[in-house]
Amino acid sequence: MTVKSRRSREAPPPAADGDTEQRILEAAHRVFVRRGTAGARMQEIAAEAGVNHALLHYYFRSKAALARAVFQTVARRLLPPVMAALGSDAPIEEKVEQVIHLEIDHLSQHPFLPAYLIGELHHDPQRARELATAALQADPAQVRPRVMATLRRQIAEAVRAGTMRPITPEQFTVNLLSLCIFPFAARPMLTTMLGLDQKAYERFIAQRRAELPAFFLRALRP
Amino acid sequence: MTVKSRRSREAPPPAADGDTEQRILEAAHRVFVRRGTAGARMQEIAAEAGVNHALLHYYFRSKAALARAVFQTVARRLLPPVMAALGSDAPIEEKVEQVIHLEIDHLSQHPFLPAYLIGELHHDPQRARELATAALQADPAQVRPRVMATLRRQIAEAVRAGTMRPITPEQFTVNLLSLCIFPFAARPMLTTMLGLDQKAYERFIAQRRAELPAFFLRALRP
DNA sequence: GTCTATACGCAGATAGAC
DNA sequence: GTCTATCTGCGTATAGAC
Repeated sequence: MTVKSRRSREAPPPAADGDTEQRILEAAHRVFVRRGTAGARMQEIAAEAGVNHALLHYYFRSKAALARAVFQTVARRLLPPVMAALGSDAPIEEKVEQVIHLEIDHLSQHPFLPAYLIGELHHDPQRARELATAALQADPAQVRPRVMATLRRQIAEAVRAGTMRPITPEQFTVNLLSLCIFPFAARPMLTTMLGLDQKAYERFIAQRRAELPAFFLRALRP
Repeated sequence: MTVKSRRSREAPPPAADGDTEQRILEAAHRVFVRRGTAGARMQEIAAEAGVNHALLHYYFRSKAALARAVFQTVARRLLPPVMAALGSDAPIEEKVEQVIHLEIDHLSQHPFLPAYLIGELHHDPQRARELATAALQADPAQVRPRVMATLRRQIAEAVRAGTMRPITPEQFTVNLLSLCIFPFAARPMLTTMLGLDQKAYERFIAQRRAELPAFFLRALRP
């Protein structure tokens, strides 16, 4: 955290209705995700948090700092679990199902995070660096190589055993994440193109959760 | 087009260096795609077009109108070709390869469009309606059902022939588009997570273009 | 810590000369 | 058609009272 909360240096708050700083952060989360950093307004965040907008600057120095805090929170919640699941020592066939269910369940609860992340990363290259520190929070540049090495080894073993075609761990990972994340990131586009209403979209995702593991594993077969 | 250019009602332009309206539109395209509608500045567009920023309001009424024009252009360039390819009468195995190559080649030349589209659609629900009119420009609500019906029929035939597993045309389409588009939309995220520089990313995409058709077709096998 | 009031700059938009 | 000059409102940020 580059932006240190001032409250943490002071006496405990009047203990009204939940930590004010936390309320601001949660409201900021909702507004930034909804509008994007450029489209968000500090006033809207203040209103959503039920506090005066001057307080946003008291707890966080600026809009940019608040946006950074929100982005980091989102990145930290989204990436490490996937990296952990991808890098686990479970058999690769099981891992595929685990990752798919983990991702789809997680994104079903936070359906707007992928589009928010993609938009932020696209419009502000600086965010990529912040993403790296969030994703690799354990030890900065060792998580990723370890995960890739594990996948590479598991794939090589399966290939030797004749149960899988050769594929690089990078293509493997991107294929898996594409199939899980894109339907959420591009939801408005897909529902328009396919003519799905909300209920139909939810059924579509449920069906996907059930079918995707077998679909993906078939694609890996020799 | 809701916003009619004023130039079209007047005498031909002084014929300087390419139609001014066109120069503005192209500059706007670059800036809106780069910054997003909310983050874009009319001044930056004017500078990029090499014209006075008052001219933007002369040719297009407002920033919102200009943003709409750009979005429509992008949507029209991106969606109809895919829908056409998906709905063609080519055998479905060939069609898979055609769509993949069409998409990856197209997106290689316009790598930032998916992230732009996803961001716009996410932050402004109104865009979904404009997308519909762009995607289904031929005859408003008949393209999509025809495409889906064609796919459904072809899949059913292949299933009867024993060369394919059952899959809904919706899941089929989303799987295909996910694998093609997501690597471009989430490029900054993926390059960070996988540790790819620009050259490595380009090799990654080239490899993908070659391997994806077989990968996808294997997933469809019984 | 939280409020009110206000400063300040910026961006969208228009008026009007050329 | 294209420019300069200007208006206006909004959004971030701060000052200062409580």
